[in-house]
Amino acid sequence: MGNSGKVEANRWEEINAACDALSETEEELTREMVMRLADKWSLWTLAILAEEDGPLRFTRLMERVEGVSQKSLTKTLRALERDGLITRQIFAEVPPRVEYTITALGLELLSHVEPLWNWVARSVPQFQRTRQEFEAR
Amino acid sequence: MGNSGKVEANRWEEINAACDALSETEEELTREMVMRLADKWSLWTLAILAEEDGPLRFTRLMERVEGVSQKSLTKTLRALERDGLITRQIFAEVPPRVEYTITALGLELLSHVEPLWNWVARSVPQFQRTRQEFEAR
DNA sequence: CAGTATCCAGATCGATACTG
DNA sequence: CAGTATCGATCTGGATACTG
Repeated sequence: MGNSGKVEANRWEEINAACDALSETEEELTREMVMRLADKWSLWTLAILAEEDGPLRFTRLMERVEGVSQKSLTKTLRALERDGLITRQIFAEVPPRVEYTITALGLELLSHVEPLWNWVARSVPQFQRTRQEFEAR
Repeated sequence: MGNSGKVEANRWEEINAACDALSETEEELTREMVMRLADKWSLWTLAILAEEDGPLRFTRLMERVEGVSQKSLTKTLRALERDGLITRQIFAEVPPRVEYTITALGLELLSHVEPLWNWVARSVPQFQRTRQEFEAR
């Protein structure tokens, strides 16, 4: 493990290099996107839509994304739509119908989130141990 | 692109399967870890420590993580330490010296964050275009 | 049905002052 | 030097009521 740290560090420097190539605005946008992924509902909502593999109405989404409020779901959906990760189609009917569908970009994003999420999930026992040691001091 | 959506969706279902295997507490911890990655300072601090490839003192860290307050940096460092992503070594000297170092686990985490971050950074132009279209309506 | 509008509680974070 | 303590502005998000 002596130089594995060095390897990893170098790999991380590549990210910084890639980031430095971005303008201030672009760097901010990158950060914003990454932060959105971790907010309370975005990833979950996106995952539900991916799982569904088809359109879902607002109320169905609220049922599946357990615990979300109307306000938060609306806000989440607007942000996802704005970034092109989902589409929102309104049907001129009574009662109104609105269908949300994940886009190719949204699916691509999820495919890049997956490895990280899996690693974290697999590492949970490790984190639990570390925390217990930390608290035992 | 007809069935690429299906492929991606199936891949995402694997995540859900992996997540379902976790207990409530573990799932919560996974979410908590992922969310921490996106908070304002954690990832940046971790990246600085990875880049440094060696110990850094509190004040040096504050200089490099531009804009962070003492309070936020302290909180961030405690959380990272608690999860075993960095170590904190105190030297019994006057004036006191405290050195922070990234751990192997921290480096491993960064290596899994990198691909996602890079993809988002590369996709920034796409997001910018999408947003402009969205606002033009 | 699919929202919007309003109010409110809790968390977050920076600035500032102080300390072992 | 490396924090802690405190205050206040800001943000987030839930609950509730209302609407095209």
